[in-house]
Amino acid sequence: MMAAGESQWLDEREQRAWRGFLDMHALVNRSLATQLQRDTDLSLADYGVLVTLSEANEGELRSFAIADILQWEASRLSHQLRRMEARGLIERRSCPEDRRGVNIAITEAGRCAIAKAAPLHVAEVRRVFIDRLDGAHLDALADAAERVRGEPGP
Amino acid sequence: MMAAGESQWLDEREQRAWRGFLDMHALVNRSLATQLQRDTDLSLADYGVLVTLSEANEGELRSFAIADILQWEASRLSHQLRRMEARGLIERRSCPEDRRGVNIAITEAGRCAIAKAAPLHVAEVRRVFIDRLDGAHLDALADAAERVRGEPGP
DNA sequence: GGGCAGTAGTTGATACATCATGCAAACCCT
DNA sequence: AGGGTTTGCATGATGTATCAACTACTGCCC
Repeated sequence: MMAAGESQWLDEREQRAWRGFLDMHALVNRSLATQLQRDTDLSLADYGVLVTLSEANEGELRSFAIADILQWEASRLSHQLRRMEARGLIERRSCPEDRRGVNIAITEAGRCAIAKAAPLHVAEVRRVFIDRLDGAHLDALADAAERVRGEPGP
Repeated sequence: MMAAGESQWLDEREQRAWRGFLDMHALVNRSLATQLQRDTDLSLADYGVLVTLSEANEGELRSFAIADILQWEASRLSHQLRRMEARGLIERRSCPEDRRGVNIAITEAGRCAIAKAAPLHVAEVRRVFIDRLDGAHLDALADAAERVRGEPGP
């Protein structure tokens, strides 16, 4: 037995929203990953890093700056960069201002890969997500995201 | 240059919805995983399998049935079940009806773990997601999910 | 300028996800 | 009944994510 107003599980409406949200993300994410892997040779993680770098000045950023933008942990980024460097997509350069740091630079191969991948990726985002929703959905989603991201709970 | 109506990238509104959706999921997912790991000894994957099993008749299901419900690949499930069996959360039983198959049964330890985890998990779902949204958001999300999950594009 | 807390980044261990492949039982077809 | 196909699941390799521990340098305070 429980007091009115609190509830142990989710009601019908909440359940639909919650499960729907999870399923939607799983499906969309899977579609995007599959498309990238099929049409290019990048993972979603690779894609995120390359986009971030290619939008930066000179295609070069400090490691922690990438982590901030992508909201990744330093460790995750470091592992990812190691693999990407091994594939020639980025390179590490020494950082004169702070000798602990590294500058991460996109390579020519990296620019080429992202230039080829971006339009296909965006098209897939439209196909599986944007094009299936109307303006009201988009705004509701953006608004919901803002609230969820808002100040942490008490 | 591009024709009217098509666009190479996302406009402001689309961008907000899309980035918001991704960020929201990343944040929520992270919160839930952290909470589970802190308060119990289960991952989200463990949790999903155990909930599925505990809702089944006799706490026992064929492997492919679990994969269907969770929308997982057979291989992913097999690996997951191996780890869970090693920890005593589930057990594999031979399947009389089809000797290729296995029945997956939740163990006493598994029932205990999920009974302890579920209320905490649901509370966290409320805290980081449900409670931050109003009814209109929930319905919009459920509706959006339904559309996205709808018949695959042409 | 010596000590030391904090910061930038790396590494190794472990868990998780995906792919390609393998194998045995079941099914189907004639 | 025999031979090919499909199904149910397992395995190994690789890529990815997280945590804890580590190194190296910075900045600060005295």
